[in-house]
Amino acid sequence: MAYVYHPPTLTVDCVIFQLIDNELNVLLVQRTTEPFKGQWSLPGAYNAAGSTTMQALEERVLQAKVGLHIKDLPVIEQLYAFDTVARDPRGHAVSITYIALGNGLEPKASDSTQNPKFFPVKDLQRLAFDHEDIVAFAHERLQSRVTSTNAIFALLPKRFTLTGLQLAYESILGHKLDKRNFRKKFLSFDILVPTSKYHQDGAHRPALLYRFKHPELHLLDRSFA
Amino acid sequence: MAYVYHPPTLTVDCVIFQLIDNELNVLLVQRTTEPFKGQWSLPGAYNAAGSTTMQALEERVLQAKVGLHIKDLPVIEQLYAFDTVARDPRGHAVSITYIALGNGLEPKASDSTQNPKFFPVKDLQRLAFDHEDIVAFAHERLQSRVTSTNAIFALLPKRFTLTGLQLAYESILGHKLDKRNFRKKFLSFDILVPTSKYHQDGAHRPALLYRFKHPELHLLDRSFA
DNA sequence: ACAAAAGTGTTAAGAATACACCCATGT
DNA sequence: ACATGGGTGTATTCTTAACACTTTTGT
Repeated sequence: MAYVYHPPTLTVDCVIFQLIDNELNVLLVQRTTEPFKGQWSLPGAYNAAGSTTMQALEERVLQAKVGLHIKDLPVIEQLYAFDTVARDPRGHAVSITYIALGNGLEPKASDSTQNPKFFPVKDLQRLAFDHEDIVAFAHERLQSRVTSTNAIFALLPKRFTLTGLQLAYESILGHKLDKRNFRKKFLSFDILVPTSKYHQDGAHRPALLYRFKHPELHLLDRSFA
Repeated sequence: MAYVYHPPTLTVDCVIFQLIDNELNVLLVQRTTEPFKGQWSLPGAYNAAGSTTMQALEERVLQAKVGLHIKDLPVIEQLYAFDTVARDPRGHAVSITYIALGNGLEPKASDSTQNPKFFPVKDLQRLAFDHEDIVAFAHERLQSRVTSTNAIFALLPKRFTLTGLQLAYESILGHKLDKRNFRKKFLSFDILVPTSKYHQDGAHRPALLYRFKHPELHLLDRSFA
């Protein structure tokens, strides 16, 4: 008996988070073909032999599907391999998923013109395939990352207020934080520097803008929130 | 131009940890075929379309390669997808890796008779493929798991001494811990119960044996060590 | 003057760290 | 009696948590 090895299909899907009005959003695209035609899904693509998942992510997902460049996403990391046999009705497809963080992203519909849009993570609609599970998994990973690392920098503009920072945390973690304790603790990490600029926004005292000393991913001294 | 999609090969490899004489060991098998014939590697197998990585792990890796059953491994979790194009000289192969914890395991050489043996993780020899990287990655994950969860239970026998528990942590974390602080803190989690038995081992006071209240994986109240 | 968000400090409880001696056993 | 590892407590420092008023601005 000749046994011929057939691997499953390999795909890459990406959960791209961004804050919009201090609320955590995720980038979705609308499917133009069956299955799940018309429904929203994570941007993704096939991964053919010869390219790494990271290459496929960069070229076939980010550039081709949503018109983004990898350098606009200061944090990208592999999330998990989803491999349930029935997750794609066309046949067994294993998806290697990534989580990416950015801010001020402007996704563009492109060749496969799929209408990319950000949607609030809270009260997310039903998604194609098992993509709701993937977003939920990514959200948990994000919560873990922003409490053990400075990953939040990737979701904020270069300069931001402490209140903006706190709102980012609150939106990701899903609960309120105490203003005085939050500021004291975050400043104690000594990873922010005050700029000399202020953010003025309405009939109240302007807020001092801060920036990250080292806007690259690293662990925090101790875990946060 | 007709584009035909060819996925890379998909494999599953497993990092199985066990303590031997209170030292962290990893299970390796000796390769019987090229490439890397004769060298040691992680137990692994191909994953064909139609089976999940977990099924492939259970049937084609654990049972077929090292004669273990999944129920002997109280903790198993997916680790990472290693996907460098050149990691397998035969061609692009993506490996979805798992980490598993057990104790008192007795791996058996089987059909592919590959001489499975445990080796200390410290000063590990060169391994086939990128398996050294995989073991290093798994070791880090293990360190993170034993500090944030009760996963250490899976590496210990049902009853164990507090010193044994401490030595397990020390071997995994790679540094010494203070005896009094260790005991105070670990007992404060309230996840151990003292048994009425003692472990006698040489010319000194016998040690009280403990067991875990709930030998299933869960988070600790706060992070450890 | 009022409304709105920015900014600020103290106290109390809990957790982490550092550290040294007595206990039970076998030989 | 001695050697060996088991077992225990306290004092100090650091971290966390709870909590309310003053400041600056625009209208």
